[in-house]
Amino acid sequence: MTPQRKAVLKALEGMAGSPADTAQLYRSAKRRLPGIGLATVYRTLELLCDLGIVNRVHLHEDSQHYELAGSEHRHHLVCVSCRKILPYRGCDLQELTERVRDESDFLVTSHCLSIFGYCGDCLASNRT
Amino acid sequence: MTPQRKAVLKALEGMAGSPADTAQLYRSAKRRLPGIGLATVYRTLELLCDLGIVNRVHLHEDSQHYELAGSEHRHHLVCVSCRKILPYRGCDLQELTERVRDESDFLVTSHCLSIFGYCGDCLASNRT
DNA sequence: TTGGGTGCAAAACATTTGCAATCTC
DNA sequence: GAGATTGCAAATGTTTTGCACCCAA
Repeated sequence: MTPQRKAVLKALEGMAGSPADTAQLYRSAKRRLPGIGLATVYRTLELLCDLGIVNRVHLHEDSQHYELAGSEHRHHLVCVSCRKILPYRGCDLQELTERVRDESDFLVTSHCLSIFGYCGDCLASNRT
Repeated sequence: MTPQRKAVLKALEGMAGSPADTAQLYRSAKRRLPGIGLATVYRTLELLCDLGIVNRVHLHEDSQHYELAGSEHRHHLVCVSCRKILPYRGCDLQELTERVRDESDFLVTSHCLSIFGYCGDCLASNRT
């Protein structure tokens, strides 16, 4: 555990549970440790993913997003208007795994669900 | 409708319903129309997506995948061992939209589900 | 001293864009 | 002939890699 890795972890913790991309995490880590290099941030994120401490979140944007791995299985609601990212917990992993096993000859190990649409704020401001 | 666009469409049709990435489609289109440029393939795919003729498929690999838009809403089972891609139809879009609306203040317009695991072939060959 | 970790710069990708030439209607 | 479309090359943006250097055990 080096100062660089601590800085990246702190950066992830500072994201208030929202997934952040590498540019955001690099900026945040640099604030804590000005000398840190971008390559180190990438290397650290990969390491943390391998260790299961961090999850890669696929939001279908140009760059990868990451978040601290919580105990809870969850996905994200992505607002196509303001780009806000909201957590979504209503996904039953067990049910999906069983359904796929029943319908196909396939053993599910993981899955990724991203939901796009309009968040409450954007819907409200659009009405006015 | 130019020869280039026809070549890209033919390439998509030749993929037997499986999503293909831009490199594959470029190679396939080039076989039909050797002079075609990579940029044209990208431009054509974007056009076809806008027209709703083609769907972008997010498989979380390094490059984007595309497939002809069928009438049916579907997702994909991605084998992490042999990279085979199988269609998966057991996703109830309506139910998901309603569930999210009930649980959060969010209007769903689209979503993307990718399921990772081991296909039947790989499971079988692993047993031997 | 030895191996892992780092910063930097360069490389490696996928994708987009500027632009002159070329088709299409 | 006007306007859209193309191929090429260059630019872009993200991520990875090569490598010399540094640090801690």
